[in-house]
Amino acid sequence: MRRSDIEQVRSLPLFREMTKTHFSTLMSAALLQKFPARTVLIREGELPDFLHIVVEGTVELYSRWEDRETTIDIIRPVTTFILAAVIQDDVYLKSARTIDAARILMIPSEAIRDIFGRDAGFARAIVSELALRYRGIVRVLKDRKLRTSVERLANWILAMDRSEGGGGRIVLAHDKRTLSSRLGMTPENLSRSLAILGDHGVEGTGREIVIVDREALQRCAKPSPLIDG
Amino acid sequence: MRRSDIEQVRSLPLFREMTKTHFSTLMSAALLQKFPARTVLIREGELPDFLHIVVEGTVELYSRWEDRETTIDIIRPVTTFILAAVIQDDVYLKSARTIDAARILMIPSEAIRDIFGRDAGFARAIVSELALRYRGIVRVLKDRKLRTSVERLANWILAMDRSEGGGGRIVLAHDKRTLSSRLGMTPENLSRSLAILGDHGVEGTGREIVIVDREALQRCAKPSPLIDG
DNA sequence: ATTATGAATTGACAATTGTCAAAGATGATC
DNA sequence: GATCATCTTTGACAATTGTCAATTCATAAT
Repeated sequence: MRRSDIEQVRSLPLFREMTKTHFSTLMSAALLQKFPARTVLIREGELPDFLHIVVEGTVELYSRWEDRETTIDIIRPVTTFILAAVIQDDVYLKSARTIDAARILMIPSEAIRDIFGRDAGFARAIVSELALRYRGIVRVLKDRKLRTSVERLANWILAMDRSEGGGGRIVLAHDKRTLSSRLGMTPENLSRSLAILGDHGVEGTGREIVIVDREALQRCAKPSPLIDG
Repeated sequence: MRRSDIEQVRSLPLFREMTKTHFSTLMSAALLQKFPARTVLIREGELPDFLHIVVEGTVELYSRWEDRETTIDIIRPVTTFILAAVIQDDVYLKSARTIDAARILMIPSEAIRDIFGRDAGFARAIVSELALRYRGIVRVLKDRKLRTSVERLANWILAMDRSEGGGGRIVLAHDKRTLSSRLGMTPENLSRSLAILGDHGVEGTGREIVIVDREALQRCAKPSPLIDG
């Protein structure tokens, strides 16, 4: 594991507040693994062995029911995932798979739960993280229940642009199919929604989406800090 | 405040593990208030002053965007709500209002955050609670993204019945309108969905729903522990 | 450059869900 | 028990979203 990776993990809110010693304990118990694209890392319904952290690459969290499948989230470095299952020591509610080749840091659940009991800073950080995640999902649920698919896409573009620095140009890190599933629509309808946004200041070619008229897009998206952060 | 109320609050997972002293401190800082039906307790976007606990009555958590409104959750005694906002000391993402007359215990956010830093048992309990809530909302999101409205209703009936003891008879504690919003559909479609479930072992009159053929309903609902708990 | 593979788009259509208006049922009040 | 207000149901219709099939496009391998 590279020193810079360790530093990045250490700088995560989740690990920033804990003692050096405890952090080292976690890191020495951890495994860093490379996985090829499209590899299933976690299967919903199984019990958690590790807390996972995407160090490099992209990971999709998804779920199935009967013959349907939906993307819950798409995770980029450096981020932890499935913390709640580890804390609760209960089955995963989501599956996870790599989208492209990825390096994943895996910290044994037991070690997490152990240090959690002994490091107050870490405990606080876990609380913050869980609260933040909880609120994140509330936002997603509101987005889904209160907006049409075109509105969801419009707001996603604005949010994505903002998180990329607001340059007005987004490059997808993955399939449009995956994006459509994350946004809760079919690939066909994503296509059509993008076409509709052509009348509202959005241009797209391939994996690139450009905001050519932000005002117009905002009029259409009507973003809200209580949904879009 | 009645002694039995205090005992009920104390017996909540959130407060069970803390020291007697800290619990007393919280309780003496707390207010117990009665509210009439349809009273707004919390407005999304405002900063949290109190952790709320429904001691009696029913509370609806809901959210608005533009001219639309949706029910996020319906809360019965004895349950806390909006914990995540209190912990994060950040704006509410949901509003709350009473459905019928309710007694609400309100503990100052500051007191919660203070004791959280000094009582390890309480801190652990908060983590558990947050993780549990997080997972709860993941389930709701999966339900919404993976199922049609009839399927959501069918599974809601099964889940509700189970939480009421499995007697096969449910009495709604509120409007059908509120239920429809919680399930993510219009009142009209709830009516039609219930009518459809007539062919799948469900009978309803007024606020009463009876499962007359559980097998049939289960065939239609296809409940999953990873969504319905 | 050519082909082959999978992704994305488009069109036609179907299913689901929402809207509006009216009628019917329910429950509280006098 | 009659009346009023509200909730629920029903029907007709519209909008949204999904499905299937065909075509186009992009990309990577030969």
